[in-house]
Amino acid sequence: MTKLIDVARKAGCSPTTVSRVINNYGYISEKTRKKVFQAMAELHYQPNSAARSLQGKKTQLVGLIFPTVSNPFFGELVSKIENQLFTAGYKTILCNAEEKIEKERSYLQMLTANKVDGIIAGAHNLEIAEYQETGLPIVSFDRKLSDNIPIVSSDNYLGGELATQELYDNGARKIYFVGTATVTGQPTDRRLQGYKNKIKQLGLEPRVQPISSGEKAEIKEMAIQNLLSTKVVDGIVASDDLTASLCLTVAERLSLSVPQDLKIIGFDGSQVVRTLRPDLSTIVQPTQAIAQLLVKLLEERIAHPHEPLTQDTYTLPVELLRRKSSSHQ
Amino acid sequence: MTKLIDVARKAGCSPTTVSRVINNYGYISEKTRKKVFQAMAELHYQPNSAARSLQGKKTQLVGLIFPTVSNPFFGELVSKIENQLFTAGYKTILCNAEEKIEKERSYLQMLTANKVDGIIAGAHNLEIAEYQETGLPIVSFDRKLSDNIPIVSSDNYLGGELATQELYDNGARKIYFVGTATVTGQPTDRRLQGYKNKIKQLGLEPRVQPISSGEKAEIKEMAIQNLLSTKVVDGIVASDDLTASLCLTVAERLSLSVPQDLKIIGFDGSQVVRTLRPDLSTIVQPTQAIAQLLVKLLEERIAHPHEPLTQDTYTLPVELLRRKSSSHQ
DNA sequence: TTGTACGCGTTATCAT
DNA sequence: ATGATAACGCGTACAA
Repeated sequence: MTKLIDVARKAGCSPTTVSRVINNYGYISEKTRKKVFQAMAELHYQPNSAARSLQGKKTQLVGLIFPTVSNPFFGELVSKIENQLFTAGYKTILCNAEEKIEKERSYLQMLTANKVDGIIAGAHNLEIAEYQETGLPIVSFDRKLSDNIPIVSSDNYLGGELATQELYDNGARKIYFVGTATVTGQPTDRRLQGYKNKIKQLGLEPRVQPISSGEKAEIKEMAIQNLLSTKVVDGIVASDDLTASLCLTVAERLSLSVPQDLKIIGFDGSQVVRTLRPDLSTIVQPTQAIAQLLVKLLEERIAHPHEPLTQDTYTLPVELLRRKSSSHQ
Repeated sequence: MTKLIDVARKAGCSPTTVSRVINNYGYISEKTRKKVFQAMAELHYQPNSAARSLQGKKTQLVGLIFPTVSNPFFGELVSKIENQLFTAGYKTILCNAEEKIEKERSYLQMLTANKVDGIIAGAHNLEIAEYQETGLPIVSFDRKLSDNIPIVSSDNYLGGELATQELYDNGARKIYFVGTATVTGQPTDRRLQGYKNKIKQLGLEPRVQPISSGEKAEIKEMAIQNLLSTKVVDGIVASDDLTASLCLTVAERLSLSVPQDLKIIGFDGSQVVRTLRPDLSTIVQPTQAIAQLLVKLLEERIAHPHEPLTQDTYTLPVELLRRKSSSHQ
């Protein structure tokens, strides 16, 4: 591998000068600058990033901790974050934390050891303290990590309200909330809170069918089938599109007509789901805006790691996508 | 950040000894080994990976170059590869190459500069030469990169045949191939070849409706709508599930009954698609097996970079998933 | 079994 | 405007 000193020799100057050219530092004559660039090009010189970061330079590496990119929403979000990071000159280290605490912890250590410049975290299991201990710039998606870590999330509360209102407006009265219903105080719970609040406003009774997100599709389907065959249900606010899709599938199996007998609305609105389930109404999260904001905030934290946060919560607007599954008839 | 010498001081020995303990190298007495581990634990010591790799050590970093994880198939595959890599002690650098040559090239340079231990490539645009120039261990998914780079792929040819046969067996005779139909000689083209061969065997006429994969869903839909409303079609072998799903959507819009009037089969069979389109028949790629094999082969290349390949093409079996969209009635 | 000393490729400091 | 030199943290011949 060609190195700094090779370039220096070729350009007829010292390594220091070459370094100066590369880093745009100090005074260099136009003439030598040209010569150095010339030499670098001819030798296909690539700076050794290990050596650079050993000098305290940034690594241009950012760690992404998310549940899994096999989920279409996270796939889309991660893909957009990666794009933003690339534009900003960063490479992305991907961690699918799954639900495994050990994996998440192990990754956090790796990321610390690898001297990433920062972390974008969207997973949901580790203790807050472990994130703080890293001392790294962190921004979080949909998750309270610590007081000095900014959170970006969609307006989940409003989303829950919108979804419920939509079903109500189209005639549903026995409206269930189906899906992840944790009680951790995390932003995602706010979908459920929005649902509950709206239900109350409407003078209806809240009905929640919790389904743990980690389960296999078959297990989830059974729980839904049980719900739909034993209770009177004419509306379902699902905690996410995948759950909503399972509801659609089960409804069809039970010969329940959607939207006549049962109206369903999901949450997330990724492009893939819109393509694969074009009839599904849903609350759309603005993945592009989320990605942009996460990266922008992280860049700020990296530039000024010790400044106090000007704002610690960023709530982005969601949008109701009306489709057949929630329509009047 | 605590370093080797801090551990050494705490353990009352030299840095060398600590290094030996860490790398399991040379002879160390059990007693000092204990003391060193003790000290490391107390200080929360994390080796500086920049310094290590500067000594020619491995970085335990692997680059993944794929089109985009927002595609459910690649999302699932990348997720599984990342898991395999993690188990093997590697971190994953993710590159969504999209269709952008410049991005792919830029990443390749970054990966080289960052001294990743190897690359798993599943993208489809760069020149072969650029991959060879890196001098890195590489394995490829579904793509011929170079003579000394092993290729892993599903049995796309058989998949194309199976799909066609399935439609035929259930009564279709005007069977179109719809979707990506490149002519690059890459393994993915073999789906089309399998289709063509089977069509010929069956004494039917091949009919291909090419749809470039980069287009937006709306554009693709229009092409499909045009096809279905101007031609007589009773069977569609789609190049992938997303395209198949668009066909289903358009068919419904045109009041064509599936599978009565039109039978459709897709390709890929990711879990997400199975959940969202449970009626869609498809050819399932064995993502878990692909991920395992890719990582295993890469590990071998990393361990023995200069050994000639014992085998350069690995074809994994696909499976036909029969669902309603291709059934007899 | 353990320690000393040098080098990995780059950048920062101090000269010139 | 440019160069010499020390340092970053770790691994490894070589010495003890």
